[in-house]
Amino acid sequence: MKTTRSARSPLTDKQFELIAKALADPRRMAVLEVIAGERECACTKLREEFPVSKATISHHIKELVRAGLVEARREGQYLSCEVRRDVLEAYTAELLRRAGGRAKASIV
Amino acid sequence: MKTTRSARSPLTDKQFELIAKALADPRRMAVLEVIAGERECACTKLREEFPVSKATISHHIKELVRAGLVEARREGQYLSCEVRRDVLEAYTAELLRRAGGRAKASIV
DNA sequence: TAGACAGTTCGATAACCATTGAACTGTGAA
DNA sequence: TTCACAGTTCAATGGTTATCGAACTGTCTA
Repeated sequence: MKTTRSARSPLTDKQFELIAKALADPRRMAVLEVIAGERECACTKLREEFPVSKATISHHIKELVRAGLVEARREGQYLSCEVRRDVLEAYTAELLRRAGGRAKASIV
Repeated sequence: MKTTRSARSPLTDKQFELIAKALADPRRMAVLEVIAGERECACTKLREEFPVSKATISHHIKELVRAGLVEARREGQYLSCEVRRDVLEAYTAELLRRAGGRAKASIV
């Protein structure tokens, strides 16, 4: 019997690692939370929320995008950010699969 | 109406942060995976799996315990480690709650 | 006792990374 | 054009942390 293959866990090892690292910084996590709470998110909006330079905000967004957690597209002179909920869910699923406990792949 | 309060998300902000950081290091994540896969886990066993010193293994386990992800107890001269599945699940639940998307606390 | 072994603690080192100001690119309005 | 503004890139800095060897503690056996 072939493994059921979670089916919605298309995360490479590299992406899994990038996501974990992206989530590890408290400020970046906070940025992610703001993005998740807003429909459209501009860097300027984020700068109002946090006492950091725009260079830092830009850096954090870049990392979130690199990890695949956030999708960003230019909207005129603004940047519109959105959380990739599917990726976030794939990460939690993979995390539980890897460290969740006894069940091994062979059991599936 | 009072918030439903997830009920199984007893994670403090500090613990949430500690867990995220604990999961961010690839080696430590790998250690966690081995612990999750074994019934009893000794440091010596872990040293066979990874090309690192015992000091490093000890350090990683300490961080995992500090984050609450692993419970360790001495068993004679050995250390027995076990994954706290409930904590891991609380973390993923909290992560999805914080960054999962549109739903805000007021909706609960 | 003493010796072997499991794990911890410590100090040092090196790598990583969050943060910044300054310079830059790109967009929209006058 | 020119200006203002949104965001990016860059090089430098400082703080955090993974890693190690060595010395230590604790446990079991002889």
